[in-house]
Parts: sequence; structure tokens; C-alpha cells
Amino acid sequence: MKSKQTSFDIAYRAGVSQSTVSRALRNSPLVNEETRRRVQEIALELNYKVDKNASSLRTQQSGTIALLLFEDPTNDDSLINPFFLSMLGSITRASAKKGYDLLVSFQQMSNDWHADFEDTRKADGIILLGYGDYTDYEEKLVQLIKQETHFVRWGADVKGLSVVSVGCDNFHGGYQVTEHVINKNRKNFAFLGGVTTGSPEFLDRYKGHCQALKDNNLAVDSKLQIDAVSTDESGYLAAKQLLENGVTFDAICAASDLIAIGAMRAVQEAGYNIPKDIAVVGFDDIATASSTFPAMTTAKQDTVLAGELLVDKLLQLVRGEEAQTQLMPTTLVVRKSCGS
Amino acid sequence: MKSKQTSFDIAYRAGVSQSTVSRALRNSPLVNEETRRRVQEIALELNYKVDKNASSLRTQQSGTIALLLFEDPTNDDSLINPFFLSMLGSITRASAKKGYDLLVSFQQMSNDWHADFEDTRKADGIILLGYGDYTDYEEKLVQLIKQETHFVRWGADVKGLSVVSVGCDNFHGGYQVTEHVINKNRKNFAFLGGVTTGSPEFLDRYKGHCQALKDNNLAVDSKLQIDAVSTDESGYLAAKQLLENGVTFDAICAASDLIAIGAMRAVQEAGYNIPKDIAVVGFDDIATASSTFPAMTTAKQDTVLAGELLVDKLLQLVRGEEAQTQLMPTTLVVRKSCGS
DNA sequence: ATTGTGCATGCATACGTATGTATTTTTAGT
DNA sequence: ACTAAAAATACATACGTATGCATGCACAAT
Repeated sequence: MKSKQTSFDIAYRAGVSQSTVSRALRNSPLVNEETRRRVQEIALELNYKVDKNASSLRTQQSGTIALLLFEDPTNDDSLINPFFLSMLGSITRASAKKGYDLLVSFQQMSNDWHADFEDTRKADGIILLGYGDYTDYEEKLVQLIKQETHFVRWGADVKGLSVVSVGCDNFHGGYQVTEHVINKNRKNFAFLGGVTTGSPEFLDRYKGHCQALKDNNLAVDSKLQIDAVSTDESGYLAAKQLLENGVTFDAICAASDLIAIGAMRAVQEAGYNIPKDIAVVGFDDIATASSTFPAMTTAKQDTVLAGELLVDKLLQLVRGEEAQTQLMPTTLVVRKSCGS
Repeated sequence: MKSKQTSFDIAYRAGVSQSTVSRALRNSPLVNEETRRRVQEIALELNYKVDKNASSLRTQQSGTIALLLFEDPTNDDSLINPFFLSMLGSITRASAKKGYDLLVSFQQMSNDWHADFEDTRKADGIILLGYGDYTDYEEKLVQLIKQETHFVRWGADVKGLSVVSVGCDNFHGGYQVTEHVINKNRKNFAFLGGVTTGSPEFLDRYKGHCQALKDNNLAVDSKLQIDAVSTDESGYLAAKQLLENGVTFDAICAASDLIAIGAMRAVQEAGYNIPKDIAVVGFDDIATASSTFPAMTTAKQDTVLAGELLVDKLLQLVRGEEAQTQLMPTTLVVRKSCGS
């Protein structure tokens, strides 16, 4: 029953040559209409499928996109940031829509990821996704460019490198949520996550946050700025530290929903009411954000659109076309965590 | 700079033949220690990478696993069930650990998924994952078996077919959570999800639920059994319908966390307190479950272990070894939604 | 010296497809 | 009916690797 069918088998059954079979199946105009029909019929009947390895070897195209997902190595080894998980889902969908398969790979920033997939011809192009330690990130991007690898990345634009990025306007998003909370008459703002260190994304959100405060003549109190990475545990600890500082505040802006979720837990455990005593906003709009209590107000990043843009732009590059870096707007999603 | 390196280039530089290069890189014992070192050095220097297409073509092995993720077509096209997303993450990790790449593909149950990946030689084996409409599912499994495709699946054992499955003991899980709530002195139980229709998984959970009630001399009230699919929206609607039925109840067992989340929302909107008035339990222990208010008590499915088991068993099959269906226990995760 | 043994390497080929070029068949034009 | 052009097909080869087999070489045993 098995014993793999090849195009020669089809050719034999159809009484034509292997080349004609190949052409017929690829709908080449060089083959007669009637022959094409017959060949395709037989191929279907014998359940013949083109061997992608052979095909890729011959054409030097794999019909596959590789997704490299970087993770903060400090994270628990078994969890994935839900925001990226959501991105993964939308990228999978977007590439399927384009007829490309998706190869998913997890990477530590420290690895030799700059090479493998396109070099081994397993993928036509690469999508880079992740936060994490950016220390020698740029250096690796430079290497990718030097290798003429086709790739796009999620995140803030990289100054000075001709890299195609798709990202959200984190600055504006940070501004947006902060302004929203300001309009709820809060005066004393805490910010959790990536104030001094961390990813450019977090930093931009923080800058937007500060700008909104400035524009409204509110102070940025350094005692209320706590670093945190994007886990609820980290948010929990950061908020706890905040509470122990003894400085009063009536609003928390978190650099991500996960941080906000952890912060909400800490705040509620300390006996405060959200949003009455303390307003909380997040960033991302992960699925969980709508199920917290109270439901979280946040800046939504449109992952579906992001996935499509990433895939589209990557395929443009693969085809040798130009592609532009694009900044997507965030959307303010108002729920309950800042009052009504 | 580019213009792809081949093993012939390495061979030329090293002053040996292409076959020796191939052997050296694969650590064949046929090649001299010193030669191997030199070849590997040069390969590294020139940044040479084996062409996986050529290699796969020659060896008939791809070093790749395909993950087919089925989705309920009724679902919003842009979302993935968080439980499966979590499985996806753990499977990615598990296959990376084994040195395999992972090809991810979304499928509608109705498609011709039974064929493609292994037939096209893109993958050595397939993992099947998903709920959804099981109508002609078995028929397709039979076809996979007939094609001698290597595959394993997530879910309840399939009676009568020699299929390797990895799944949770849904019956016991359903029993477990129900028993827990019974011990909280609740008497009138509602059950949401897959009572009459739906996946075998949901059905098993329901049966376990009923068994626990029976064993404790509690009644199963058909007016309190509502169908729901695994979305929070569906859970919300089901709970709403429940509340409108006018039958009193003091506990809700949901067939999944998502359903439970939706139900909690409906219950709280109706002015009831959880857990004082109504206890709620879920199933799965998705990430969100710990962030609901109150935090949800649920039956945890160990996705990390599941991913590893699936990958391990699949690779056993690929190697031509035997592999056994395995049922994993669920763990009761006690949080706040059933009282203390 | 001669033969044998084992180790290291090279040669040749196959994996299955896609495609440039050569060849055959068909059609049209005179 | 004969030739030119067009259409359809066949032939041959290359993609880059892995591996069975043959070859070469050094060293030991006779």
C-alpha cells in the first residue's frame, strides 16, 4: 500500500514522461489541456504528493517561514508569554493564508539563532519575535543583514539599520493609557516595568507615560518607578515593593498586562480597592485582561493585524521587493480597572 | 558574500573529497580524527550549513514534526483556545529538546488534513491536537493508519483503533472537582458544557461529574445541565440561561476554564457572590484561571508533561518502536472560587 | 620480499523534482 | 503536397547530500 509514489509512477500510468507530469501538476502552459487533466486525475487517484524536499532542492524555495521566538531566559522554562503566544497564533494563520508552512522555534537570545533556518534552506525567510535581553541583539541583526537573510522583526524600529520592523506605537500607547487615567482625576502615578532597563518597547511605553504626566503638569516620582519583567510574579513583587515604600499613589501604570495582573493581586491583598483606591492599567490586551476583577483597562496591540503585516512584508522581501517598517496604533480598551 | 557554500567547497578547501566532508561532519568513525577536526574547522569558518532539503531527500528523514491543530470552526477565526496554545508551547519545547523542528498548521476538521505533511516528506510524523467536530474524525484516523503515517494524538483513547493517544483522565478529573465541591457542602449542581453533544473529553468530564454526585447521593437535575462550547462567551450565555431557568443551585461545574470564566461573569452580573452563593469550578487550569476573581479552582491538565509524552511517543513510532496510549492524571488546583 | 589486515579516503550513484534544450507531432500557409 | 511555424512532448541534467563499494596505503606477520 505504501512504498512512495513518484512522478515517474504517474508518468508511467499516464503514458507520458516525468517532465510532462511535473509540468502538468504545476499547471505549466506548455502541456496540453487534455493531458493535464489525465495526469492530475491519476495523481489524485494514486494519492500522489510532490516530495517537498526534492522540490525545494530543485527550486531552492521551501514554501516555509520560520518563526524564531525569543524568550527571556529568566522566565520559567515551561511558560510562554501570552502576548507572544497570541502573536504566534496570528502569524500561523497569516502564513497559512499565504500558502506557507510555519516552522516554529524557541530560542534563547544567547544562541546562534542568527544563522540556522534560512542557511539550511528549511525556510525562505524568518520572523523574529520576542522581548528579552537585547545586549548583543543588534550585532546579530547586522550579521543577518550581512548574510542577506530575509527577515522581519516585531518591535520598535531599529535606528540606523535597514531592518524591516512591525511594531506598535508604544510611546503613544503609554501616553494614551496614562492620559485616560489622568482624566479619572488621579494625581500620583506609579509605573511598573522597564524603567531603567529592559526592552525598548517597555522603555517607550514609559516615556509616553512620562510625557503624558508632564503635559498635564503631574510629577514623575522616582520612588514610584519600579522595574519589572513581563510576568505576573514580577508585577506582584514590584507592587509589593511599591506598597512598602510608604509613598502614596492612586494609580498604577504597568508596562504589560501580566505585570498589571500581578500588581492587582498585590494591591488587593493589601486591602485596597481597585479602582476606588488605586486605578490600574495594563498594556497588550491579552485574553486574560478581560477576565480579571475588575476587568482591566489596557492598550490593545492588534495581534491579528500584526501577524498579517509581518508575513506580508516578509514575503515581499523574499520576492525581492521592497518593504517598509510599519508602526501600528494601539487602541485604548476601557474596562473597569480605572473606574467609570 | 553569499552564493551558498556546498560540501564541495569545504572539500576543496580541506583538500579532501566531498564524501569525506559529509562523513566528517556527521562524525562518522570512518574518518580520521585529525581530518575531521580540520574539516569541521573550515566548515565553521566558512559558515557552512548542511542543506536540509538535500539531506532529507537523501536520507528520507526530515528531522521535523508536524503539529496539526484543529479548531472548532464555530470559533472566532482569530483566536486560539488558550489550552491548546499552551499545549503548542510545550510541544514546541519538547520537540526542540529532541532536536526536531516543529511545523505548525491550523486545520479545519473538514479539510484533507489526513494526508499532507508526511506524504510530502516535510515531516517524519504528526501530532494531532484539537477538539472540534468529531463527526468524520475516526474515518480519517483509519485513513492515516492505512497510509502507515506516523502519528499520535491528544485526547481520549479511541476504542477499537490501534492509535496512540495521550490524554487526561477526564472522567476522574470531573469526579475530582465535583467531589471537592461536594465537600464544601453544596447540594445543587449545575453542569455547563458538552452534556449531550461535543467532544468525548467533555462527555467524560460530565460522566465523572455525575458519578461523583451519585456516589454522594446527590441528584442530577436535567434542568441544570446546559450545553456549551469552550469559549467564555458560550459559558456566559449558558450560565445566563441557567439563571433564567429559575431553578436554584449553589454550584457550577464547567467543562472547561473558559466556560467557567464566562459563567462567573454572568453569575456576578446577576448579583451573586462567588463562592458564597455559588461555587464554580473549571477544568484545564489555563493561565487565566489564577487571575480570575475569585481565583478559580480547577482540574489541572499538565501540558508540559503532555507535550513531552506526545513527542516522545511519536518519535518512538518514527523509529519503528512500539508506543502505548497513556492516560495522565489531573491535579486538583484549589483556589478561591469554591470557598475555603 | 610477499601477502594479509585494517584504516582512511575517493569514486560513483541515487534520492525526486524542475527545467533548458532537443525532438517529435500537429497545424497552417502556400 | 511541401515547408514553416507552433505546439506538445521527451530527453538530459542539476539541485546537494549520504553512502556502498573500490582503492590506496601503512604496517605487521609470514
